[in-house]
Amino acid sequence: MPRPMRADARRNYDKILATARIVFTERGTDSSLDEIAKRAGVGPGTLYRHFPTREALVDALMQDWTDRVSADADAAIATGQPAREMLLGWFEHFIDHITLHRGAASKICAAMDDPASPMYRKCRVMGEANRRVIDHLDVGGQLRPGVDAANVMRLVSGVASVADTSHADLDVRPMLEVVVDGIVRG
Amino acid sequence: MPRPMRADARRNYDKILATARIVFTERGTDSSLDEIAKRAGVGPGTLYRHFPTREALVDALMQDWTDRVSADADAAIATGQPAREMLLGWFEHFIDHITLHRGAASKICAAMDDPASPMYRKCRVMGEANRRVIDHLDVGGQLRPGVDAANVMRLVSGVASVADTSHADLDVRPMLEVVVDGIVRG
DNA sequence: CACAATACGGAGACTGTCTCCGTTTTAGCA
DNA sequence: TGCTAAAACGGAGACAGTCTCCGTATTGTG
Repeated sequence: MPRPMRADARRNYDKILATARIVFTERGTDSSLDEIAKRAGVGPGTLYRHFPTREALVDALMQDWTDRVSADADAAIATGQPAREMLLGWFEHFIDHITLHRGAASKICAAMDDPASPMYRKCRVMGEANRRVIDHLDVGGQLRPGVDAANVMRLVSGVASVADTSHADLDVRPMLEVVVDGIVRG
Repeated sequence: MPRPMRADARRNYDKILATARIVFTERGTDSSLDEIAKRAGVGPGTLYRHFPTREALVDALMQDWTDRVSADADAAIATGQPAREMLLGWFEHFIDHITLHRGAASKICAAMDDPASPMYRKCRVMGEANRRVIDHLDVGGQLRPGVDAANVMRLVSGVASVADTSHADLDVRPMLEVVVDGIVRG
């Protein structure tokens, strides 16, 4: 079991994370890491020791997203709405979360099928959340046969990615409606 | 009317483009531009004079993609297949083309709704091609009411982007099937 | 309070982007 | 053909971001 962090280490770790959250939200996940270090009041070396890559940093920030996404999935199921509404609501929440920082959605797309990525585990947690929703509707017989949760997840992440990348700020609703129509039993 | 390029300019322009095509295919659209210049046997200044940004270079390479995409759309229509097959075929061709260089798909997603992008016009050409296919099926009454060609385009580009980004090389077919089911009249 | 373990931080190596400007090439004209 | 203005070249180098190395500072434990 890993021994606890030294006090100064913990302090810097937290400070970096808090700063990164602000900067990434302001300017997207492509912001300069040295810049984040400077604004956090630490040297670049310190940042890189705690977070060897940009991915590792994004990953750490995503920690609470996964929790919220999981909760949203269960909340969606609890509503007991019919398939269409439940899915639309769930997908919209999911997209809201993963586009919290510009650029995050496409990183998630990349990590989803890459076990070597530090984000892989978090993607799995979100994937599990999605699976719960899909399975719930599936056993209720509300979905077309052969719908695969992993593919649904990819598809919705793709929509998120398009919305995030798009210069115009796009309404995802119409795209999600197509996806939902493709999933629920006609 | 613009006077013709000088012989040396034309020569270098072509050489850069040919080299970029090779390098982008080998290593994706993030390859170093100076590297491309070097391999093309020209100075960086020359590359940047012809193509002020990376986008401009990618855009120039896309020239023949748009032609092929257009032709594919018309070919798909000409098959006279039922909606499902026609769309699946068309979407797969489309994705094949826009993922020819790794990273291109997401650039296209970004350019699609950004009139300031140098790629915008090419995206419109591809968008028109897609619209022809969709309209053709729509007047034949084979689609759900309210299907919007622009959104279909975004959705399919999103699938392309996911496939392109994904570490594993993904089969796009299952995702496209969902999309198609969401579009054609149940 | 001493000292070993741990962490810090910033100088600087390295890589990629992009520009400026002295030099070379070209095309048109005598 | 030879001359010249205009056009294009190319590479040195300014700049920005990534990431590392190692001398210095901080921590917590015996």
